[in-house]
Amino acid sequence: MPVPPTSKSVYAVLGFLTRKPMSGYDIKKRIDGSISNFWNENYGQIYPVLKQLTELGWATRSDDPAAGGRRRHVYTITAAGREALQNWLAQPTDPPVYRHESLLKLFFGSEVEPEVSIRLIEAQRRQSIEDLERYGQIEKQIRVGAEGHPGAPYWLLTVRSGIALREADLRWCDDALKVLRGLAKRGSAKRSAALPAGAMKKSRNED
Amino acid sequence: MPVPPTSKSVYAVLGFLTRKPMSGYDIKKRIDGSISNFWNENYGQIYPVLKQLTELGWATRSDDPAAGGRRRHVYTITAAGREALQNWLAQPTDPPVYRHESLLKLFFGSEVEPEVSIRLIEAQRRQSIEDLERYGQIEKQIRVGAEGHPGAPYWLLTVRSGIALREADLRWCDDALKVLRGLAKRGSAKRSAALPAGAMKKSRNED
DNA sequence: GGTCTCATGTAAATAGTTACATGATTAT
DNA sequence: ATAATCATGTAACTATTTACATGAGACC
Repeated sequence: MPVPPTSKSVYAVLGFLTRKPMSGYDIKKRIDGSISNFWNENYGQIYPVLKQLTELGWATRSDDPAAGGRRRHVYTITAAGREALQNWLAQPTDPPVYRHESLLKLFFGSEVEPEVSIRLIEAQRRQSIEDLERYGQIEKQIRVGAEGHPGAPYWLLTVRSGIALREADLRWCDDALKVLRGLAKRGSAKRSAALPAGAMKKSRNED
Repeated sequence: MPVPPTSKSVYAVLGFLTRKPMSGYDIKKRIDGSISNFWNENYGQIYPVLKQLTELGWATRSDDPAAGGRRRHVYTITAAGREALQNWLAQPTDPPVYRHESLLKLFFGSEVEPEVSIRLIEAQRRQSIEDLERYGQIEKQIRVGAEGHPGAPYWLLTVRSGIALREADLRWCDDALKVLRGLAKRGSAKRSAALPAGAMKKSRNED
């Protein structure tokens, strides 16, 4: 017998089909507008996954000429597909592998002037603020647009996770900026003490 | 002229070589013990990157028969390598693409019994606690073992980011578990009302 | 008429993981 | 002896991203 796929993209797409039959395009839009907080897919993954789902018998495709003659493929989850999703949901989850470029750069911050790291963290801070605004919108949408829907409590929990994490990040950014500005001040004091008369030249020593 | 590589693994490895000359094995150990909080690499990436670094002239390899005759390749960063790293550090960073399987599963939680999601979040909670213990260790190591090192303030900042985020996650897990237990209680009440005499059978309706 | 959005898909490239092969040294 | 750790590397696989090709309907 064939083993069920372990690809998470398969289940992400399948999960969206539990709500209602959708096209690949629809799914992409939905993902961007609801779970981009913690999950992303692009067309290069979605379309092959949809094909795979029909081959597995987890979804059926209807070539739907409904909307004006424009071609549109709508996928509907099957009972087997729903069962497969439920089964996956109950499987243990392996911990996420983090890859946060901004922190990687900060880790090597002593290789450059503190101002470089300050700009880095300021950008991260702006990103978190922007994210928080977006998550606030999504939260509102769920509260007003999905009231009473059995999924709503779960959707709200995920969006509140995003909010909690971004808020924590914001607070950390503010602390980090204080530390970095302290380093910048001490650095410039040391430089002007070492090179008294206007000769402010960048100095870099290996350790 | 050749364009500098954009692969982040290249700069992660290069960054560790700024501290001291190291072998691929050393680098892997260091990464696991310091930045696994927000960055990971495996041998399959590290060894090819080291080869690439020598080809770029960003590191030199010394076939080092020092430690007892056991073969060991030690890589040393060059001035060009250091410059390349500094240049990369000043480049703008694109925002991380999140992929958090646990939240993806929770998002589809209404497809299964609340108990499934409860187990999911309990596991996430345990993971955060475990992470916090590890980060506490790392923090202590930096404080006592790297006092006065110019990198220390930066390393401390990154570890404190991990701590802040895991603490926020812990608080969120506790809130989420309250919500989920509420859903479980209401669900079981509804089920026993609908099926009065012992006939507790799983019911699932499509929406 | 032109641009925007809807809509589907593929190809190529890049990134990342896992499994394996190999063998020496050190600690039990 | 033998298990653990040190140590290097490759091959195969899987995942993911980016770019491209195509075309219709909607809107201005």
